[in-house]
Amino acid sequence: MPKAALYTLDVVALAPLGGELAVLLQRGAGARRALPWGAPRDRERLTAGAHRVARTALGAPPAALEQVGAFGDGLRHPSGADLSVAFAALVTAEQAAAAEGDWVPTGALPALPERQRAITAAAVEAVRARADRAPVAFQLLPAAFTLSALQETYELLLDRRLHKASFRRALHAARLVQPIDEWRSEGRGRPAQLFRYAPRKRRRGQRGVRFDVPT
Amino acid sequence: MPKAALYTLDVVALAPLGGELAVLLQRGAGARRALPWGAPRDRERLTAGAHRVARTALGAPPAALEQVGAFGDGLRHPSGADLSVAFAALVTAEQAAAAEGDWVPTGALPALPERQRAITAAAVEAVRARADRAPVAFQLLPAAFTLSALQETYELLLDRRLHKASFRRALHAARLVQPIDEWRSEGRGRPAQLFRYAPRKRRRGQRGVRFDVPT
DNA sequence: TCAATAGTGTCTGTTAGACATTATGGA
DNA sequence: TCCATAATGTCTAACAGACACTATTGA
Repeated sequence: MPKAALYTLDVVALAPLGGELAVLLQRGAGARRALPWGAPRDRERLTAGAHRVARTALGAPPAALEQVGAFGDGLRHPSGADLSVAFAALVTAEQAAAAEGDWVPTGALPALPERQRAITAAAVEAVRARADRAPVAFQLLPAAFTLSALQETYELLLDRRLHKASFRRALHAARLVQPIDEWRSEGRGRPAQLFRYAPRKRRRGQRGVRFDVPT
Repeated sequence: MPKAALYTLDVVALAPLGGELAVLLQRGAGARRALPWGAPRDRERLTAGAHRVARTALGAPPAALEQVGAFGDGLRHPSGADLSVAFAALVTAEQAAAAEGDWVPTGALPALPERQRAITAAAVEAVRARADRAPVAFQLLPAAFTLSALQETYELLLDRRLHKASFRRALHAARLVQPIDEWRSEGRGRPAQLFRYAPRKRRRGQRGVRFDVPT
């Protein structure tokens, strides 16, 4: 008799699609949809297992993979295991097309197994919280991108509108991107220059404290 | 024969002591010191188990307990289990005295089991990262505190000096604290008014984007 | 009295956001 | 040509940090 799995590895794959963050869902048992998940293999390491599950679901390695945490607390999971370790996988819109399953906007999620609902919420929250301190936005974009696309990605992650001139000023000051000698025309209007992610100097001197405590 | 533990619950208890963040270490096997940890009980939930381990180590419930993540990846752990779920427990200096074990400054940690070293670093990092978006500082302080003590706590968490007048201005604007009708004299100098944590209105209108990406 | 800490008012340089303007392509 | 988008300069209000000053206690 095979040993029951100790825990599962659950992957919340996120991609910027249609101006929203979308999650990859697969068909689970019955008609119900579920996050991609799998059991760790014997002696397989945590991160390695998560990469494997993500790669299988996406058809290619994600641009980034970060652990969200362990989930259990009695919430139901399709596996029956009482522990799941959740990972957020970041995927570009281009890569998203290659995945098997449906990309569903985070704002319009269908019914999921209890634990996976909690996992999804936590993953989205974790990614959003890291947006301003890790290059999350760049991992949701192809190597070459316009500044408008970058700003839209930040707006999607931070869930608020940003001011164009201010955004570019701050971006310039942070020395995060470099222009490449290429332009892209999207329908009408002046073509936009393409940029690539190329962080240069550590930005010292964070000014002030921002108390941002939920009441 | 007892079933081997699936995973362990490891607790990184943090307290502000001597102007530094200190971690609670206990005597492990041999002379080696280790984080408090335990195995989950049968059918015990994740958070409940972590609370139990923390309470046992501290002699009282911590002011806050948050999950840091799951750790494994082949790093050694005293239990032999290949997975540990880590929690950060926040404790006031007063509560810290009641704990069994040594409080060691995070800057001067002794040799720990590999996995626990990774867990400790991640827990400290997680708590620091949340300092400006969750009331972490208040959970390291007693219910009534001086603004100087609050500022010192923030400085300890953010690991940088803050400007007194600016700190108080921002604190006032955030409406996080309320003065109570009590003063405390610490040695010489004018006695400081005591305050309590009493967040009132959601602080809307986060200005700007702060790109803070490690190069 | 001096020393030490609390608490606050004012000034100044920096920066975010508003607004306007130019640039450059497609329809 | 008109319209849409890119990109940037200028102005202003908000804010962080410096500094100075008063307040209030213990030594």
